[in-house]
Order: sequence, then structure tokens, then C-alpha cells
Amino acid sequence: MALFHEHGYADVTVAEIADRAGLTKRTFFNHFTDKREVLFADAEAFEARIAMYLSETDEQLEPVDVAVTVLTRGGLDLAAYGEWARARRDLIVSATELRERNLIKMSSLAALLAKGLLERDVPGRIASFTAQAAVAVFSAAYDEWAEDTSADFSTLMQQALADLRQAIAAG
Amino acid sequence: MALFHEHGYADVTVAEIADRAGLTKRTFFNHFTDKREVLFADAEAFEARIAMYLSETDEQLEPVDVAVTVLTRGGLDLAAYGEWARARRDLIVSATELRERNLIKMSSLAALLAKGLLERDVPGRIASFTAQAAVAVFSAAYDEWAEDTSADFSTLMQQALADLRQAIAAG
DNA sequence: GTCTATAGGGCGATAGAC
DNA sequence: GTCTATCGCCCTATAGAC
Repeated sequence: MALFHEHGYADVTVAEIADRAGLTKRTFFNHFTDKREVLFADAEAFEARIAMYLSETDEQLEPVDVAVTVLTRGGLDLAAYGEWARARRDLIVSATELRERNLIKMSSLAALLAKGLLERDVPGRIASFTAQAAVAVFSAAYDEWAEDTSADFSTLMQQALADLRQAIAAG
Repeated sequence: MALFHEHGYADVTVAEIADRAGLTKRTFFNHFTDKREVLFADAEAFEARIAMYLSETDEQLEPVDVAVTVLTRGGLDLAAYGEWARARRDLIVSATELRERNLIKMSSLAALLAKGLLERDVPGRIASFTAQAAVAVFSAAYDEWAEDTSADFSTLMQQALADLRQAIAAG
């Protein structure tokens, strides 16, 4: 993060990152498939927590509410990292390669949620749309939180969901 | 497309593509910033057409209907390429790098739609959600069309929109 | 068109942990 | 003795500078 902040993502080589960590380039690629992946190292742990929240969430809830509740809890976890999470986000926005990688991580997150909803007998098509909508709400809320890290993430999620509903309400 | 189909995306080098086209590697990179971009060469023209449809669409329509109408027209254009469009889609799904690139193109498409809605005085947040929702509907419809290229794209769009609405309807 | 840097990976050697 | 992490060396392909 220090290197990227100082020189910009593109102008830092993998060799430099490895050096700073007291390791070699070869070892870097043992841990990360990609240069980009170093910024998404904890994505796996995040998804694991989401899967856990998914299994813990009330059986009776509507599909959207399940997805939104789960992502709200996940977002609160991230928000706990405070300034670090914010800095990481700014970095991702600054480089197209990283925004691209972030999008596929969000898509994988949506797939995970959709799978969870499927297991609750939500029809496939609905499960997929519900998950995607919840992830869009999550991203919007997270962006807002990044602008003002003192905001309550839970509130941002509910407002974003209300806005999404308004956006696609039938005329 | 022939090369990719035969050996798979990863096992075709830029030099081979250039060779097949009777050009050099250097020339390839004059036309495409990236190896992936060769499969999205017409994305710019597609966005230009979308922008045109956007300006042609009825002023009175609800924001969602504007976005969906515009993407329906765009989808019909793509569907006209028939088997080629289908083959391209299968290829994109087969390689993570390409799915990633496709996601950022969809995100750019959503940004374009959101901008068009903004100009119609739709509030920013709503414009963004509307655009993202319409693009999600488009992607779902396009996936379905790829499964059965004889289906009517317009109908698929309307069904997908109905499903999305059902997915996030308030309990 | 040429020349060069960097990403990324294959393979095998080595060193420490249990 | 096995398991795991690091490393060294070498190579190819992408991408960009001049």
C-alpha cells in the first residue's frame, strides 16, 4: 500500500513489492496469481464470512432482505478497517485494471449470494437478480461510506435499497 | 475467432493473430491496447449507437423504460449477427480474463445510460441504479438469447425486467 | 521496425518446522 | 522423514518506448 500510494499502481513492479517484503518475485507469484491480486488477498476470507452470515440469517426473511442483511454485516466488517479500507478503495478506483478486478470479485460475491438463495428454494432467475441487486446496493453504500467514513453503513444500505426500488418501480 | 476456437483463448499468441491477418505484432498493438480488446473491437461503435438510441427515445417515458428500450434496440442489433455473436459470447465465458473485460464494458455501458438519464433530469443516484438494473436485465436476456438464438430478444428483455422487479419488490 | 522492461510460470534445489 | 515456504534460473508473451 505504501509503495502504491507513493508511485501509483502502474509504476510499482512486482519485484519492488517483493523486495519491500524481504522476499523475491518468485515467492510473490507463489502467493498471488497476479499483480492485481495482492490488493484482493482477503477476498477469500470475506467470502467465507459472507457464506457464514448467509447460513445464520433468518429463514423467514424475504430473499432481498436476506441478501441485504448479509452484505450489511459484511460491509460493517470492512468499515471496521477504517482508513485502510478507504485507502484501498481509492487505489482501486485509480487504476482501470483494478476496477476491472474489483468488478469480477463483486460478480463472484453475487454468485455466492445467488447460490445461498437457491438453497432456500428461491427460483434461479430471481435468486440471480436479487443477488446482483443487493451487490449493487452494497457497492453504492460502500462508495458513500468511503466519502464519509463516519457514516453508518447500515443506514446507507437501507437508503440505497430504497433508491434502487424507486428506480425500477413500475410506472 | 477461428484461432481462438481451435486452440482456446490462452493458447493463441498475439503474434499468431497478427500473422493470420498478414500483419505484424506491432501493428496489432496499434489497433488494440490489449490482447483482450480484439474481442471488443466493436464496443465503441455499439456505445455510439446506444447514445443515438438514447437521444431518439421518447421524452415522456419512465427512466427504466428509457434504459430498457435503448438496450433492447442495441440487443436486437447484436442478435442480427446471429451465430457469430453467439460464438463470441461463448468464448468470453470460457476465459476469466475475458469475463472480466466484459464486466467493465457493461459497467461503461451503464455509465453511458446513467449520463443520458441525468440529462433528462433524473437524480444521480436513481439514474445510476436504473442504468445498472437495465444492464443486468440486458445481460440476462442476452445470455438467454445465446442459449436459443431463435428467441425474440425484445420478449426476453421484458420477461427479465419483470423478474428483476419481482426479485426486489418490497415484502 | 527494433529494442527492452515486466508479468507470469515451469522446474528443481534448498532450508527450516514438526 | 515429510511438509511447506522460499529461492534461483530460465523462458515466453505481453506491452510499450523510441
